[in-house]
Amino acid sequence: MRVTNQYIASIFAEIADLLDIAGENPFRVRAYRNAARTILSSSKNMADLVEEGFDLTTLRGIGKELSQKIIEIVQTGELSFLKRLKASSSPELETLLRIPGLGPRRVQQLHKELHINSLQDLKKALQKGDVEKLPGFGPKLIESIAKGLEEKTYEEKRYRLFEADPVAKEIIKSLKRSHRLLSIEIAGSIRRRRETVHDIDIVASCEAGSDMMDRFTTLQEVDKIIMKGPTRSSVTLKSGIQVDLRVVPKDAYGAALHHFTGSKAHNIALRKMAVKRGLKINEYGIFKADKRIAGKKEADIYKNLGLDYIEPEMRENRGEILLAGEHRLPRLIEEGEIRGDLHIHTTDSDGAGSLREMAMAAREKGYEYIAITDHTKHLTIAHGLDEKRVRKQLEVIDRLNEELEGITILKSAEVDILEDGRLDLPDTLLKELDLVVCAVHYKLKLSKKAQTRRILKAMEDPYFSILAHPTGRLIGLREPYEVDMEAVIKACTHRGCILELNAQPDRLDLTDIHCRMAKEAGVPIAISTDAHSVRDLDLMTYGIGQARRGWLEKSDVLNTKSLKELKKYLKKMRP
DNA sequence: GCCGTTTTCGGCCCGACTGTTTTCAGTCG
Repeated sequence: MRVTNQYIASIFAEIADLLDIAGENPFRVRAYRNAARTILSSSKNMADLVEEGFDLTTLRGIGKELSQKIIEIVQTGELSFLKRLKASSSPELETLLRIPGLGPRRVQQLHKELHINSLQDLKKALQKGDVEKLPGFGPKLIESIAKGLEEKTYEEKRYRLFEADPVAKEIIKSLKRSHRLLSIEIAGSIRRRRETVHDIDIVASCEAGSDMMDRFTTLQEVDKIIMKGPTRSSVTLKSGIQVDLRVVPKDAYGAALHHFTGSKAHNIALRKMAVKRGLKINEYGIFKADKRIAGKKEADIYKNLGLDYIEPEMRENRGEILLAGEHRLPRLIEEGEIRGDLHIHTTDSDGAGSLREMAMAAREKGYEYIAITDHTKHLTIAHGLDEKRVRKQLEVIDRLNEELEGITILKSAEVDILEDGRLDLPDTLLKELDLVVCAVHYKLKLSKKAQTRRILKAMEDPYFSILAHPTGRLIGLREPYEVDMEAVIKACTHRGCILELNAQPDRLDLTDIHCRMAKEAGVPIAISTDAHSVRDLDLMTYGIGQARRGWLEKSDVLNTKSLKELKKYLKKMRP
């Protein structure tokens, strides 16, 4: 069993928590957290690197000690250091860290003074009134802890981008009515277009005497105020999501926007870089010996460090800073560069719009082409098409193509990949399609080996063009099915297949890291909405966000090609 | 525990807000 990067990172994160509670050197703790982050955001698999004998100490934040530990985890599946650590402390203490108001110092205090080892212990101690006897635990803090326990805030909730994004936009709309407002923008992970976010960050600048903070904390959707200050406030909404608002003077707006866009790892890396050059960055600007040299515009932060401007989606400290210094940043794809949509359903299977309606809507969006990809017969629940119905649909498409100006309908289907790796339609029919989109829709729980073999087998079909939603996940609802993505990408390069980035915001597979892996391997990506209605065509924006997070450029994406180029490309794929 | 174009030792990003305090530690982002 090969260990994943996530697994290794989770071990290091756990060690960091335990050392933190034990009162260890905070920088040692930080070293484990940094390493966990590095591993999690690496596009390379640690297990592979170990096998290849790669020198892990060349990775940022990983030295001799942690390199050894990674090797041990890869080779044995566990880490003796963590075992020892767990044996000498109480592993459940980590959970206490997630209660608001409790950090390592206070958890340590609870443990030492009251022998509290778990949430249960804490609950009992609270009821008995033991906790309030501890120095530093006043009534407000006790209340916060009790509430945290009751509301289970220790189970961190993340919201999917498409849930948080519209809420954020609504709040901005309300706050724009504030007096003396100069600028306001969404920052944080929404601006970086992360697939899930844990809060909404907003940055604004106002002239003196603005009523914005009061307006913010009294918004109708606000459930409770976590804190309120002149420049910074936090609230939770009735829906449970937390919103932070930061208000700064206009000369600091760019710096504040940058600071609150993050990511934390990106900001830390930049600040370290600044320190080396005798500069200092904070949310008010970039400073040389206490003198502000910039801060009004976000781009000035980068400029003063000798860096090119880095798009928010790239700010994860995954190598973008280095490239910005060498003026080699990719020029990220933009929504306007998309020329068509290659995954669209109609009323013939489980879509809500007719063929004609979908085509007209796509033309309205300025597209040159769409591919109609209704389900095939195995997917009975979606009224999948058998050969006869596919042939009938092809005739309709021919007629529509003759009739409609300004849009071309490509013939396709979302063909089921059967359990044994065969496709759900015969080659004699697939041959007549312009492209063939293939996907796994059942038997999602096969072993990684079997699932990978199934997909690779399907790719051997000479008419296989695009692998749709390559991991089958539904964010927060269904885990991705197990598949060896590296093997799939490798197979794509050999067989000339394309991977789909599914723009449905609850799917968004590929992940950002998968996108980078594909890009590095030279595998083209199709960004497709998998539209089941006319409105779904607008989901493209989420796919673009994910693609940009994966560093994709126009040239990496299949459906930025003109119809002519696309047809030529598809023809070349065929035997 | 990591890291180095001043360094192999001695640093390690930075500031707001809260609560419990008489000047600040802890938490959070």
